[in-house]
Amino acid sequence: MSRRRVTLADLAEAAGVSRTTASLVMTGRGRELRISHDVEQRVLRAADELGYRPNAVSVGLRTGTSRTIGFVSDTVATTHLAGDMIKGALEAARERGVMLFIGESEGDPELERGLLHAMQDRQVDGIILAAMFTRTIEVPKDIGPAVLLNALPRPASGLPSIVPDEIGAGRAAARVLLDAGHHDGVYMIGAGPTLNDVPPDSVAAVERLIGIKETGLQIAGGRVCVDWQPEHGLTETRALLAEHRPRALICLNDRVALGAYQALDEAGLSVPGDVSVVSFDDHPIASWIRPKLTTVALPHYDLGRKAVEVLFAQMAGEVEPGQVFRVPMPVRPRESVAPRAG
Amino acid sequence: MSRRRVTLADLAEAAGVSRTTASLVMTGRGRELRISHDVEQRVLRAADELGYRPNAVSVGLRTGTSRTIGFVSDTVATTHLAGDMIKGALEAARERGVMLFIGESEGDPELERGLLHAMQDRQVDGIILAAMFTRTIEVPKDIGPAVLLNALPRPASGLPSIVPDEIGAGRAAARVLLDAGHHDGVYMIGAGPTLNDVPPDSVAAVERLIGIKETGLQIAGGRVCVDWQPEHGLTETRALLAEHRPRALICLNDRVALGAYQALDEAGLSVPGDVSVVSFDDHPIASWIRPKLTTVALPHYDLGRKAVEVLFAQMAGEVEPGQVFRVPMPVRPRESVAPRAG
DNA sequence: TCGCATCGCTAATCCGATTTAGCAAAGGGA
DNA sequence: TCCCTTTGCTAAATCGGATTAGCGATGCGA
Repeated sequence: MSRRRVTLADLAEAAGVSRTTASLVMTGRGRELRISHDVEQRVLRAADELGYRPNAVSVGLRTGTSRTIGFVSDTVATTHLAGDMIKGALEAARERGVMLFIGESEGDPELERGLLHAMQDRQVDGIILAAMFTRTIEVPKDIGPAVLLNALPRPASGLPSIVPDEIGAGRAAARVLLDAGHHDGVYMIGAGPTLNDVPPDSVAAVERLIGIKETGLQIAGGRVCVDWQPEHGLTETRALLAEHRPRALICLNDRVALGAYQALDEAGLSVPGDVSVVSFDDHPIASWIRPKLTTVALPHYDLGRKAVEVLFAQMAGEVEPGQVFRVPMPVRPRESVAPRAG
Repeated sequence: MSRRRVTLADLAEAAGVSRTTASLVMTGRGRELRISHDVEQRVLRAADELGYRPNAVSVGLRTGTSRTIGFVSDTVATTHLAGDMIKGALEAARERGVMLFIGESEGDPELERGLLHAMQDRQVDGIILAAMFTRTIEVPKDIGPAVLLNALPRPASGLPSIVPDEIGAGRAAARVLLDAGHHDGVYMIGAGPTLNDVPPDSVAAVERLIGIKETGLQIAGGRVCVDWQPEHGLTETRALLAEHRPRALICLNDRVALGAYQALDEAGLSVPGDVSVVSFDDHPIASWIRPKLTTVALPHYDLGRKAVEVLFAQMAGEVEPGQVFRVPMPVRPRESVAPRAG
């Protein structure tokens, strides 16, 4: 069925030259090493006719490079939140003729070590270490060229990081409300009102809060959720409504916002007529629920793409040790915010 | 910083044996080729001390195998629907000590060819060709060992396929309603009521309909959606409610069901009090919306896992040409179905 | 005509493993 | 004592390219 692959030796024979010459021509070093135009054309034509493609494994063995990078995550690879992250990385990689290995450590250091080894054994040119939600991670020793995606090194490791600009996102969310005239009656669901009221390890919660406070927006109160799931959004919003009558809600993500919608609906409050809602992430449901949710998007695609770009820049020595790249989080204005009445 | 990798030559020298002997011991063929127990232990100990790990690239060149498989999809890799598919494949691969390349063709045959070449150049042991939604695909020539995931070959190519058991799913959905006493007043949203009323190329729609009809459940009517998105579910359900008063709805997927929920809510109808709803996919939103949606799950994780298993079985010659593996779709009973009143 | 530089190409080595063929020493039988 | 096995290990070839060093032929100046 499928014949043996065409090797450099086959090509050389077909073109009537040595393997050296064939290799020189195919790697574009023909000119440099004085191969005549005539011979060069002969080799090129033969390569075309035979459909010659160099064996990447062999090239890898000889050159020590593999045009392959590894994408290792705790569990991001399979989370819908992050499909786009992989897509961004994939496209940036393809533009450079590079393939992507993926692996999931599931937060298990032992598994992570195994994955990194498996990748290093295959001579990957670099590694992207990704986290599902923005947090600090311990960087394994001897990892080689690598970047941290959606994560910061603990302790400082010299590796560059790519993270969403959560502080900017906090500012943007607050401004959406301020611009609509909401200067009071603003409550938070998921974290806040102070910097201490956050789920453990959540960089996003802290930085979003910082950004919000930077605008001077007064937060009337808030409810922490241990986990940012719809059910917690529902119960915490219920609890909030039992005591207060908010005019606007900042939800720490769209799933929490979905729960908040349900609680507001139960209470007979309409969005955005009675209560405006802004959120974070731009999860697909944000545009599925009614009214459509105004939210500050996590730039998954851009994060993935940036990770590959920084990885290559780093290998080219163009990145300062420990440099942190913050990717902007754009507002998606939709239907859940209305001007403050009265 | 990071010292040069330990090679077989280093190991051999440290153990005071030849490279041949070291290799023999490390590949477990020491006994077979009469290496003494004493020498074997010496090599093993040295390997442990030096932290020797064979260079996979070199092994690949010599043996022609790479312990790597490729996962090429049209766009599945980055769709939340399919994160679990990759996860299943990833875990099954890891159990076999195999790494996964991923790539997306975005439905572009040219891109697909490029990806397949890039993978073949890297000597992948096999390839999984995946589709985002179940459909028939044209199989590239000379693809080598491969399986089709969530897709059927067109024309017959001899490659094995792994697909969800959509017919069984249709039966299961219908039985859920029948068991609750719904023998009439059942309408469909997304496709139906006849086998001709389906979105183009949708294998899932046709097979789900077949399964439903097999149970003898009478379908009173249906509305086709060009695309199974919430907005279409909303508008088509609105249109249905303008003319009929359903007692139960079969939605062709959960996103459509979300739209149906919204339309029912608008019309002042409660789920499941007035109208029972069953659906397909078990998208995360199914358990986020209230009442929680009873749905027949797409077994993404199992599909991914099965693909790897079948790929290896095929390479071992244990699969018949063109064999189709149907993965069961389990019902997730939740809160959206109530017994038929009256 | 001789010597040297340039031109155009190739032989040989290397990357790091696996694998085949075979060698030297020890053991056993006649 | 001699020959034949068996034991225990290793030299060398191989995978498919990239790369270094260098060889023969030609051209040029003196």
